[in-house]
Amino acid sequence: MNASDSISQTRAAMDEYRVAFSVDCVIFGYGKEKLNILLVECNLPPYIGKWSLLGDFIRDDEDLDSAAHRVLSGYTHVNSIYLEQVSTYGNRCRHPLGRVITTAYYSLVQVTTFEDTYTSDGLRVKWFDVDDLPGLAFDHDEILSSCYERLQKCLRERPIGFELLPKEFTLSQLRRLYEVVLNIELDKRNFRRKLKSLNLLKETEKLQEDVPHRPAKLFKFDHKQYISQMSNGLHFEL
Amino acid sequence: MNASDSISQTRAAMDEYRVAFSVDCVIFGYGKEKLNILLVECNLPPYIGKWSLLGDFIRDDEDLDSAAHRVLSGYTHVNSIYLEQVSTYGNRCRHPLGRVITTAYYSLVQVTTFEDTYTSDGLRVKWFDVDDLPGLAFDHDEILSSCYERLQKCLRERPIGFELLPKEFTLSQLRRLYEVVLNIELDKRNFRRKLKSLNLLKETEKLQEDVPHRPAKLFKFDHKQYISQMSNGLHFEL
DNA sequence: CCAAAAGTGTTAGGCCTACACCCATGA
DNA sequence: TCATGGGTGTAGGCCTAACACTTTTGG
Repeated sequence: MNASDSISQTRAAMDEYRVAFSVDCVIFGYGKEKLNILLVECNLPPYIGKWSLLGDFIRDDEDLDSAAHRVLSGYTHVNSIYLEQVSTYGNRCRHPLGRVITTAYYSLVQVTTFEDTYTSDGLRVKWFDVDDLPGLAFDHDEILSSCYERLQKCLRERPIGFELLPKEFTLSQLRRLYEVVLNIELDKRNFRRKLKSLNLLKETEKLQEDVPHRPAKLFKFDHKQYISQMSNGLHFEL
Repeated sequence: MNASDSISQTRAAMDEYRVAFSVDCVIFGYGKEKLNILLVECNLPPYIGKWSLLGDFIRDDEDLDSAAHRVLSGYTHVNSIYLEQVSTYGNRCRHPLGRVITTAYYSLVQVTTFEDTYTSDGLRVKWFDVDDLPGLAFDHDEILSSCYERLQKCLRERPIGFELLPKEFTLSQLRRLYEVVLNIELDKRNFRRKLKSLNLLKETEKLQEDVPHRPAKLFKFDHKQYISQMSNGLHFEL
């Protein structure tokens, strides 16, 4: 087969096998010692009244990650966004209107207020406690749980917990985050020791304010340290 | 917005944003103490003469994993196939003929002979040593390296090494496989101890044959043990 | 002075690592 | 008998996990 044959054959296949393609975002926010997920009301039969992940079809002029960012920034107004691709779902029958293949991302956002809003189409957008989720539309239950598992795995393997907290935080807040997300208990002293030994935190001069007890020191994540340590082959753990 | 509006709006979007979609497989085979990868000659400009991963456009009637299996079984004749989705690539300009989004899988196959063959189109299909790869077409270099990294990670986290070996193997063969794939050295005694403590191997009565030294015992992977241990929350490591 | 969370060290056990010699077999 | 890889045990260090009391602040 020569090159021009192969071009036309490939063109034909590309035409024949086109599918709709979307990205879906599992958006995690942390607040009041709960892990929350942002969902949108679904009004496609047969899922009317169910909730679904935030997603959209990909546009011609954007890469996958850009599409995911677009979806995110369309619904959240946040300081920083951490995005990571998880997995792609394309079962023939996963969408009632025909074949749609979707790539799922999980994202971590720093939220201060968990207020419900609406999409431009008037659909409700609402934060749900991850431990108290409604049934979801499409195969979004499956997508959500693998994203949650992935989040838990990543949280153990690298320092992404900071992405869910304000820029400055106490060690107890961080530990609590780990406990909530991983659904485990952590020893206070061991956790402090561990984190200090990792050298990923910069101590600030500031203290917690307006707390009815001894105020804790505030820390920041030291991004430079992290980069240099990782490039030296170091390994984060728990 | 009511339901029928939303149906027609979604339909319109699905029509407007259709893309070509493919799966690509990074096929790993192990032999002669080398990790090998199966590649196919590419004859699409501007990549003529380069090599590329094996892949194909997805068909209407198949799920993603089925498509990957189809690609695999089209080019390999093997005992067992281990398939795992890795990541999805969809940059606008990754394909010269237009937008193609592709989901990458890595797969482990038990190969006995690494003979070169041809596709039905007459393109060469050839095994390459993973440490001595040619430059690849499209973004396949990037895909391949993330699949290789993923393989290394998975190999440390769960017992998949067996998938690359014959059903019965010696502990030294297994250790060598780990050394080659992970590009590290492992202590013979520590490795044996570790693997025995994991209780994932069934000792057979058989011994190696036709070796010019003391023959080693042959082991099999104990799949039942693995399932029951994992469901008890146990954890594989190295 | 009371409540509430911050902050702080030590010890025991398990796990990983490093290491060297004899054994069984085929040529 | 020689060459080749098979097979085996022990000791030290490191990391982890368990555990309780004093300190600081606000009310």
